Amino acid sequence: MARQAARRSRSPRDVPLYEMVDSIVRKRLVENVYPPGAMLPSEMQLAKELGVSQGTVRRALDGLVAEGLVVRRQGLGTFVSEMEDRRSLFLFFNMVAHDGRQEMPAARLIEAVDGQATDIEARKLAITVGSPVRRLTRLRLFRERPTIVERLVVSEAVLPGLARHAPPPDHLFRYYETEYRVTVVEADESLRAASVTEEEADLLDMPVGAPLLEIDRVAYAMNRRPVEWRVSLCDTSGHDYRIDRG
Amino acid sequence: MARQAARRSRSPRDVPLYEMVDSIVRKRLVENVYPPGAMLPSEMQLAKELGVSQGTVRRALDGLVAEGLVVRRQGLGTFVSEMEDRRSLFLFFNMVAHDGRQEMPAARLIEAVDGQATDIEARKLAITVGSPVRRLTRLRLFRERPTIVERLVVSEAVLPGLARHAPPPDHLFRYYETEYRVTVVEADESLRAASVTEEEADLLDMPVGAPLLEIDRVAYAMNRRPVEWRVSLCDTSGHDYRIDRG
DNA sequence: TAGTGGTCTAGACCACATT
DNA sequence: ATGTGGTCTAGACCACTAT
Repeated sequence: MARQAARRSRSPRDVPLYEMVDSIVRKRLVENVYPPGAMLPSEMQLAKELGVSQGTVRRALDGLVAEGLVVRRQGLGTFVSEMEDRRSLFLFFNMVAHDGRQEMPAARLIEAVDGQATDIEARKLAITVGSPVRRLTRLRLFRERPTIVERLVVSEAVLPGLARHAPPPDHLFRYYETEYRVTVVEADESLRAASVTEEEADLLDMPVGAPLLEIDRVAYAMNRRPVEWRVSLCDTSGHDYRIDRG
Repeated sequence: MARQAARRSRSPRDVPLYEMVDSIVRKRLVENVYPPGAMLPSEMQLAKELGVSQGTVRRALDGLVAEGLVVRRQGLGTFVSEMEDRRSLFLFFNMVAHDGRQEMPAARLIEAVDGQATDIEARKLAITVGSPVRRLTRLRLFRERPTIVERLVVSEAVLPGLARHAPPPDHLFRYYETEYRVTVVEADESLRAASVTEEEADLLDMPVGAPLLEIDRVAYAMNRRPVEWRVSLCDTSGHDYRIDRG
């Protein structure tokens, strides 16, 4: 019966049912029909509503779980991920001390100014040149020791008035989610080597010319729209950038 | 029936059937019962042999597919991955030109010598201090331009006589697989910033003190044994190290 | 006890590739 | 025509969490 319904509603393209379920649920996540922290309908309820079997709903949810968009709690239900659920504090932060300790650095706001998107900012944020943006500079410290200079740019349209009246908290992604209902789910990073310039020398307490790790990162929301562009200049004399592949 | 058999053979630990299937197949992959390129028994055959349903075999294989250990080809069967299948040429190589092109660099062997494992080498390769090792130095070039100095250490016990009689091919992981039946499936990387020393200055045609990206990587075989320790010093003036997260 | 997710089965039909 | 993986169903039972 469900099979018949599915067949009737299928386009010649013939996309699997579980993908249809995936995109329906995904859409509701993006549109906050299911807001962060909320419980989704149970697998049986969703199956009934969408006219498919529980197994098919389950398969669709498996994908969303793998992406970290939702989490299952046995005996309780399936819930929309909040930032904490996604080990996201560390998902996007990979500096590990040489002794193996992984700790979150504090953030000190150095500067926050308005501006108009330059060519490269516009390209990174997928907005038009000249659009209003905000530019923040922050210094990050591990155990009081300045280690990273962080320059970030966001579009006023997406995150209006960011840090205009008060310094934002250390964990910006969580702040975006609770304050702006913008959930970062993905990021592309480019790493290069750079050298300390006069600008950063006193902030980081390093000599001009010393080597730095430069991390250029664009973060994306669930709908694949860019949320922020961030360039981090890291002193790696005490910390590594760690990646586990495979 | 299968259910009963499974129950009987279950320890109090009560591990799911699909995990048992996973480890059985994984074991056969490690032991080359199913060698690279070979076709696995069909899902139905495996199900019958192991006394579970096709769906359970399928679920186990899903995991191995996700890890890239095997690949499915519809209408043909399930096959043990060969290096090429795992997009592995790029899986472990992430230098992307600033214009976006991703190309494999050539490798030129500079030096290959015998030695005895130092403290740190022993720790990285999980062998005892003083064990015989081989140390290779290679220069990697993008379009004839020297870009990376690569120093790598392998245990003689794992990869005997590597590069003793002839320079190995550019893609070492593939070579390990075909020549030594050692398949690299995982790697841990640590990235830092460094500066060009006199040793690398002429190899890379860069001034002493210029910034370099240093990639410290241990590669592991299917059985989680370390295969090689490699430190790459990269000139990032023309290429970035790219990561896509999320 | 009731409701949730977690596992597993048996069987159906489809899409695909080879013979 | 045959055999493979790919999708989907319906229903069973288990483990967990709450009340």
